[in-house]
Amino acid sequence: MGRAPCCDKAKVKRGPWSPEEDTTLKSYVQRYGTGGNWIALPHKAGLRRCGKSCRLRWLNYLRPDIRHGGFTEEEDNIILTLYSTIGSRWSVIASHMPGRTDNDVKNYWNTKLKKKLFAGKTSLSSTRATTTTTTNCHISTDPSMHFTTTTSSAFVTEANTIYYDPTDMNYQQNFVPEFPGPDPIQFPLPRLMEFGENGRGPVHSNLSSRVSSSQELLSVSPSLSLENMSTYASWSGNGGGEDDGFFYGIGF
DNA sequence: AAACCAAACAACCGCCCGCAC
DNA sequence: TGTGCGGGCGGTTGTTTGGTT
Repeated sequence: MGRAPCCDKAKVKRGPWSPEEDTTLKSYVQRYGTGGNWIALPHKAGLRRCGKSCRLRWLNYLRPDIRHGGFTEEEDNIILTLYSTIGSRWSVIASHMPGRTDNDVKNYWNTKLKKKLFAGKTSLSSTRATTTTTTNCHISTDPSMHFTTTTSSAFVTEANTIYYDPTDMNYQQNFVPEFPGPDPIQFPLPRLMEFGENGRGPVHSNLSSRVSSSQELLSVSPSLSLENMSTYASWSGNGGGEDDGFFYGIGF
């Protein structure tokens, strides 16, 4: 079935935004706000653009507090840490970095950070998706398992199982996992899809800039540092192994 | 100087979800 | 309760830019 498109593609302008359009949109939003209706906004503002396009342009480029480029090492670490815990939820990751947009973070990851991560890799494990293997320690986002301690949302049970709230930055600050052993940290990519039969499946090397993150199987080490992330672990599972939440196994 | 290639960035596509009716 | 609409999001593609040959 599918749903009707949000706008008539034949009647709206597409492609790069002109400075005039930027000015129009920016001045309109700053003067009148979005009115909670992006679909109607371009018409009111006198723009021949799709409402979604206007929203994207404003959020990713025209907002006054936007920062572009120049990611700091601290931001690198934030991205890496969050990516390793919650996956490609760019909006969540971006929300932890003022002035950054999900699109920016996503692009930065796809073009730079990912390569940085893989640079110097010695044992990139890039295989077809497999189910998660048993480990001694689990990190779960399953809300039913959620606990909060006084210092962090992460905790360790008697069975060496860590549960945490991925949205809790205290976790990020207070729980700095250091795993002495070589056992892999494993976390399935959310909504990881089956692939490989269409000729566009994962390859073992030569990650091109167009390799989809959803197709890629990543190896990272438990220590979550940039240098060490590249050593162990892999995306695994099909996104539905444990439940809809993510399932992270960290070996002690 | 031109051609080619890869990286970086901007923008679009389509799906999902929440909400109003 | 069902349906449609709009917002939000992640994935993908198109375009531009810079470097190399």
